[in-house]
Amino acid sequence: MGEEEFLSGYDPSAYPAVAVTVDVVALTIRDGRLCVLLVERGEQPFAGRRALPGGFVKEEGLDAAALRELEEETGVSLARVHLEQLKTYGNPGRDPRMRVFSVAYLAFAPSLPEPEAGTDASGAYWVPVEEAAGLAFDHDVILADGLDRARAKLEYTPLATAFAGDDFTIAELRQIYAAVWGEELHAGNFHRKVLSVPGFVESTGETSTRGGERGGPKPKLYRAGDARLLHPALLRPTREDDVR
Amino acid sequence: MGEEEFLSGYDPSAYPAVAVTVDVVALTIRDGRLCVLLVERGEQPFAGRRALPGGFVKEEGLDAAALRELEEETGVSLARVHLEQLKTYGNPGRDPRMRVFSVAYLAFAPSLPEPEAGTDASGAYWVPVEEAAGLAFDHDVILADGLDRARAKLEYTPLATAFAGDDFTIAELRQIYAAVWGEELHAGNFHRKVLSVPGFVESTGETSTRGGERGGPKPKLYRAGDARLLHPALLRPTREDDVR
DNA sequence: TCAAGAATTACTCGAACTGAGAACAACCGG
DNA sequence: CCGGTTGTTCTCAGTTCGAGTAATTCTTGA
Repeated sequence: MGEEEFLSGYDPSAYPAVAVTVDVVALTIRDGRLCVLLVERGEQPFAGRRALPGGFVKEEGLDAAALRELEEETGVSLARVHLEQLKTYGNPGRDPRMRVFSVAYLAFAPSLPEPEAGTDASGAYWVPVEEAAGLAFDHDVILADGLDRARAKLEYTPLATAFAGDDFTIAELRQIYAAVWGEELHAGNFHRKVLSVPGFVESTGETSTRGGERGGPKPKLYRAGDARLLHPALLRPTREDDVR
Repeated sequence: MGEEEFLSGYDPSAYPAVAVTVDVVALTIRDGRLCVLLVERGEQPFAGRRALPGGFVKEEGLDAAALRELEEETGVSLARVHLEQLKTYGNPGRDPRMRVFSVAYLAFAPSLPEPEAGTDASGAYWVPVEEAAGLAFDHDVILADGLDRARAKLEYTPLATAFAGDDFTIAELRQIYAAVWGEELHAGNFHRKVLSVPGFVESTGETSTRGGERGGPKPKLYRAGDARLLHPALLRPTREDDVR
């Protein structure tokens, strides 16, 4: 609260102008690699540098603004995209022109076609996250925070299914985890765990027509279940270092 | 990104005025109950209603603004307070006067004295969370989101130590968990788990002078360890319902 | 066409962890 | 002194976990 200051005769011009934008960390899996959607900036500052897609919040809610920006940049209607608020960045000086508060969003989508240049982006494309450094503004930090969040959420939510299509195999799901976490997983144990978590996936009863890519039997197909939290969670192999 | 719109001759008066505030969900434990800090609004709108403490973001970072507001409301210098960003709320119409984006923060503090009325609050006091309903603006939603976050974070972070003093007993820690989660915990199992998680607590070697409140031996004292994540986590008793 | 390699799926096994309960000693109040 | 409460440590059975093995099916390349 504390909007009392505005209450008794707030004069907009008495305060320095501020702006609110949304920036989106949009993630997908392409060719087994975790990729983020970037745009090329056409103007100063940071002209020619890559940045996260985003833009000004209009007369709409924050979620709606993020979804709109994402659709404008990708040129795709994103019916099944998962979108959640990440964090807000508002350090003075993060934009050299004026005080800009940026509400960052995190988006997960199944593999999408190479995006068209949208209305307000000179170009947009998917970049493997390891190659996404040197972004404009403080977008390196925002991307890092988004990756942290995404990796953590895979553990205790069925978020990985948002990266998959309507139907998927357990192996495809495992490859999503491997791509996001950057490490291989034990196939047998993964299989057992996924099927043992109630509501994570449910069988479609069908079998994939395409056999394994390089051999192996035709796997069974599953679709996302109705769970919103995974009990028990799928824990990453323990990493001693990020504990302290 | 997407601040391109402002780049080429941004005129502040061409856009409707927007404001950015911080609101703080400050939690503490008083007499074994989880309490939130509220202020009484003195002016319209929502005059006389209770609200979360907060205020306008000045020429400072968001974290600094939240800390400043909290200190102004409580009149206490909060050296050991834990403060983290919660979420940003920006629905049009959430403030009837103008477009206000509120960056909500979550704060955890050891039991504090009853706060003094601060500079911009007509009155501030701790209220048990079950009795904190009917707040101004959308603060009921913000409080609910903050409680969800706090309850979840107790599971996998050593956050509970932020509610305790410098030295504490295992039983005091257990009562913190019980107050936040709203359910009793098995004393023996809790004891075993806390001591088995590396870096959660470390022994001071000393023993509490005060014996148990209503009997029992003098418990040993501990202080917070250096872990930032709990491995393994302290899971709540499973609740079937919030899984789906 | 056939052998080699790879992938899905289902097991096994010991280690680790969990929840529930019991045991015991220390301490309070009356 | 005595009953009740609390901190702390154990026990025990059920569950989960990581790692490995094995059967089966399919692709690839000789």
